Amino acid sequence: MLESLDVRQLRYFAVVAEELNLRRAAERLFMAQPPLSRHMKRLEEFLGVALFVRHSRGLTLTTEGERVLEIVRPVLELETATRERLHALRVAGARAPVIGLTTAFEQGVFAALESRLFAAHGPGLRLERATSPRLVREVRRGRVDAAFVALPLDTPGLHVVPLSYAEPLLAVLPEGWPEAAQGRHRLRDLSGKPLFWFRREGHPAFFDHTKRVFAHAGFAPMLKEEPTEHDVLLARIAAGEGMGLFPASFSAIRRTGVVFAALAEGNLLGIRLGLIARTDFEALAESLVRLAKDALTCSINLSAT
Amino acid sequence: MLESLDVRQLRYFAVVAEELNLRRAAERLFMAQPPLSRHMKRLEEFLGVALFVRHSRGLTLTTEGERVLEIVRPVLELETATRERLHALRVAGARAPVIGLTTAFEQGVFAALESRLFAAHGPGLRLERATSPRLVREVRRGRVDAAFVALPLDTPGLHVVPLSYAEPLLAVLPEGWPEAAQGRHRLRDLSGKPLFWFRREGHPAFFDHTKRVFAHAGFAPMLKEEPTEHDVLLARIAAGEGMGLFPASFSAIRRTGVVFAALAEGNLLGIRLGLIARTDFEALAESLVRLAKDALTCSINLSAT
DNA sequence: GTTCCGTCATACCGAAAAGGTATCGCAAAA
DNA sequence: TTTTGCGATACCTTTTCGGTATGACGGAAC
Repeated sequence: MLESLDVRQLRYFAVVAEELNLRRAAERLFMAQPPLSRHMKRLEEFLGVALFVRHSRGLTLTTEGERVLEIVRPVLELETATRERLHALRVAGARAPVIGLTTAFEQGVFAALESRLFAAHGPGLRLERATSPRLVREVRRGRVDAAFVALPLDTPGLHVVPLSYAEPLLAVLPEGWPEAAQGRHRLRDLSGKPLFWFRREGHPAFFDHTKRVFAHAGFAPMLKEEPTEHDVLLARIAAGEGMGLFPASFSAIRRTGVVFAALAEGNLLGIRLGLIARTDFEALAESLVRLAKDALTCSINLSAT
Repeated sequence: MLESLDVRQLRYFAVVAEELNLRRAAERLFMAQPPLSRHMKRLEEFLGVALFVRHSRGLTLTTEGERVLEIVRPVLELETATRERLHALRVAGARAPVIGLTTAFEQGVFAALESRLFAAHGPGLRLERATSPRLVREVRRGRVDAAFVALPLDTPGLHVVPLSYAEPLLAVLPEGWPEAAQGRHRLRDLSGKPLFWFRREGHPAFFDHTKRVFAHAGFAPMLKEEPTEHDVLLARIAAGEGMGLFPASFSAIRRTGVVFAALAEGNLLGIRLGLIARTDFEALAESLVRLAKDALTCSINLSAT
């Protein structure tokens, strides 16, 4: 099926033509390789000419491809310039920033930070709450100017500042389990138990991190799909369906039927707060880091609770 | 929620800024008013400035709006030019045309036409079968170069050639109904019967046309949602659930349990074949018209069968 | 002053497109 | 021959976009 010729695709083409390698181009465009492959194919279909010759190690431009590149380049340049001019106009409008807050921590953690944010930027400030990988995407697209996220996280192309605030993960066990009597566990002692855990898509970098920690600790849980809502998850744990791993701050939630227990691997299995921002928002980022350091002094040590 | 700033939206903005009236602008852009309203709102959100002042009769540009228009205009012009250059390149590539065929007629009608099309344009020719309103859209977007469609149809902005081939609609009745014994009916005699009929979205212009004819003929059917597949529809008619109205060519399909019957209103209630093409494809359109006249000599008279 | 009409905004829905993961086939490199 | 890196394909999920229906509002007409 042919299509409508979007400027975005022309931009993709320009990058591919520069890299002559789809995977690398996709990386530069912050996307996966297959969609880019498809875009190039469709562009070729639309134009009715082959733009590339594919060989098993990369691509080369055909003469038509070079011609198209020449035709296309000026628009892309002008479009970039225009985008910048509009962006400048936007900044000139003294727009209040949009700041993201990860939902990875219990939201009470941000209480002090939030009031300071509003004090510093006025009531026009917008807060966006979402998962960390999603905030990364929003910051890249410019929908959000800066965001507090949970590390570890994949953030190529963004300005990242790890902050000193961090939390270990705690085991959350059904009250009925014999293990719930103890206050502290090694992961391996919980091996084989059903564990509510998220799907890799939701947070690939952190997922891979935990997988390594699990493997190293000799922990082989029986994974169960984690519900998206915290309260639902806690309810199902209380029902005895399995255990969960929560950032320590969630222990502020006291729910009947569940027990929070520290883990010996707390120093490895934890999340750390970080600030991300587009590289052109360093000024904002710096001021936010200062604010955060002021507001979040009460770091929970990673190795104990 | 903010967003990513697409060139398309800038183009929409330019049109709105020119018309200073959302409904008219939407018409020029071949879209409905609400989506356009939303686009403008989002653009304003993204830029962080008000582009328009809304009053109850139309819009006026703010000074920021004028400024944005100035910034934006050059890109749009260059983009249009680039689009044309790429289009030219596409034409230079001697691409085989893509031709649409409406599914409103029984496909056997097009048998002779199809072989002539392939003879004229070679095996590279692509045929796209879809409903007529959908083909209109595809032609507008440039995915299809020209299309044979069923009239009446809304086709502003496109080159339209009504052809001499036309078909009345026939009533298709369950064999068990007493009316099935007669070979010809007035619509009003079938009033109150359940009729399988399509939803307005699928074909607004034709729907409105038939509504007028129905009203004029004193025909008030009990409408039932029509299944999308012809064979399914025939099966349900055969099951006695209701009747249908089919273009005459479908009577070539002999299905047990259903009876085709002519209608007195055949001269009003029918569809006519037409050719549509983008205005820059007139040459192709003319050659297609000649082909079609040659292939489709056997027109079925609208007033009898 | 009340009614009517045109305009833009909102709510909701379905279709289309874009991006992601998993996986394959292939050719060059080891 | 095996391995490795590449692009292509298949399939799924999420997002976006456009459409219809409908509401709120202000000027125009009576």
